[in-house]
Amino acid sequence: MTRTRSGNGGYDPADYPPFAVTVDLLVFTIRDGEFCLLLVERGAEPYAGRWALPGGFVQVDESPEDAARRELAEEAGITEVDVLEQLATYGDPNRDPRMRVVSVAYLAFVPDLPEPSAGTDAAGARFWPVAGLEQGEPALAFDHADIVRDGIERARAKLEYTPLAAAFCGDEFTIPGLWSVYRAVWGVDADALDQANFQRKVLTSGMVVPADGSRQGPGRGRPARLFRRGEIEVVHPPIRRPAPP
Amino acid sequence: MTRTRSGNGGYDPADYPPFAVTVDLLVFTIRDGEFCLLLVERGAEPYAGRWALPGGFVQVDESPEDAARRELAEEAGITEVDVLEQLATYGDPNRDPRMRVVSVAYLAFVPDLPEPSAGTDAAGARFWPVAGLEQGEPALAFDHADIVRDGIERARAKLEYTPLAAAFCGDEFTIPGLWSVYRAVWGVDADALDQANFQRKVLTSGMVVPADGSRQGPGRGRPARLFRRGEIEVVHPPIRRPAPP
DNA sequence: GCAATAGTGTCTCTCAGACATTATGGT
DNA sequence: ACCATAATGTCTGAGAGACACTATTGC
Repeated sequence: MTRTRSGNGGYDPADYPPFAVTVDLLVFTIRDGEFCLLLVERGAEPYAGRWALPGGFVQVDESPEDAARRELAEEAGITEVDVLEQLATYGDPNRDPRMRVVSVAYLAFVPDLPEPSAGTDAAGARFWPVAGLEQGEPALAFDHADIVRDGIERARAKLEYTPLAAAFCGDEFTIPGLWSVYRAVWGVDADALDQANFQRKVLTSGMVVPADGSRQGPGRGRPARLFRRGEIEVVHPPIRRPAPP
Repeated sequence: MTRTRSGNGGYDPADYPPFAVTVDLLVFTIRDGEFCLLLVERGAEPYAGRWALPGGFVQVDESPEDAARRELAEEAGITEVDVLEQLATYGDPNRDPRMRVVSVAYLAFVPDLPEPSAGTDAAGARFWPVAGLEQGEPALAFDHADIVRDGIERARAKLEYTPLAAAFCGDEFTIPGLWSVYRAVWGVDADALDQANFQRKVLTSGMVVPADGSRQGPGRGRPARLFRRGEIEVVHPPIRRPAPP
């Protein structure tokens, strides 16, 4: 029988084979009304030329979450992030052909950025539409397609019962703007998510608070009022997600 | 700037400091109407004599989930488990005073067992009521109190929108039995969770299907009908959890 | 019969969904 | 004026919560 930590308290070197521990980042944003994910192009084997999640090794003196924040800054130039949440850990023995790697995946949600990855050390970095990723475009390295699938589902689910959508907007935003975030993330059109009911739901849930009477600059129709994030952490009852057609 | 995997594809040894990777198990059950968690007593330093989550090292040739199943068998004698779900990963640099350990926590839900840990190699293993653990009784080793807190909340939340409760019952069960599971996990009394409404909700949700007309053996009152788990994976709309008083 | 537990009926209130209507800007 | 978009109002049906009631067992 294998010796275990709890069983004998011993630390036989054979018991703790060394692993590399990495973090993988799922940086989501909304660009031009599309739900997008940041990917980097791999330069070296294996999977050279394939797209992959940004990420890197956890250092000895930092927690996985600290490593995620560091990589977010290094690889995407993102130093401020509202939401950074652990997704799950992926540790299949063969997920990296070279060595034994266990990777902790994190979700980050950022507003639309002017430059996709200004000041990063990952030259070939860009946002890809989630709709395409769900169709396998582009193909991803390692087991990143699995991680991405899980991350997309988590993001969609959290939109139902948390004020997460506001993280995709700036500091101030309109309710129609928030509405378009929901439609983009869930991949539904305006018919499936009624604008009037959405407005009422958002206003009564405490998810938003008015931002000092101001309104959004000129568009083609009536200017929308501006709001900020409310204090609530859960939306209760949740905003129901329409079934995808 | 730190070299990263994605940035250059290089594998400088300085980039991947070796970590030990372990799994921690949160094995929940219902005993005598109480929501309980399996703990083992530590025999060695650090934290000798303290109670801790069962767990152990991930071996080179197995995934963390495989390791969780193996430890479940070795430390608790549990070879069949309906639900084994990853909770989260804990990797603070100082969570273990001896070495750098990253631990993946798993949740398991088992029916009440005749022997708490028959045929295990962890002699001092027993189930502890969750109600006490929430009051800090007993004190736990490492950061296990944090892990336990997260696990309890996850279990309570999953009861709302999944058929998880059935995993605490045997193959066949009664609706009043399921009702008592909900009350035990949520820590609410019969007043807070109406039995009549619960019955209706469970029957109409598809969570259970009748088990061939049979009824439970003689109790003090009217015998209850027996049911099995339904096919559904999500309960929709969810069973609402009463606010704890 | 009575106690105890299982199960049904019914009412009300909240809320999501559908959709009509009004408000306010640009051109 | 007209169009486009924002916001409100109104009706309806599903369903949760409260609670009265009936059913089936053991004693």
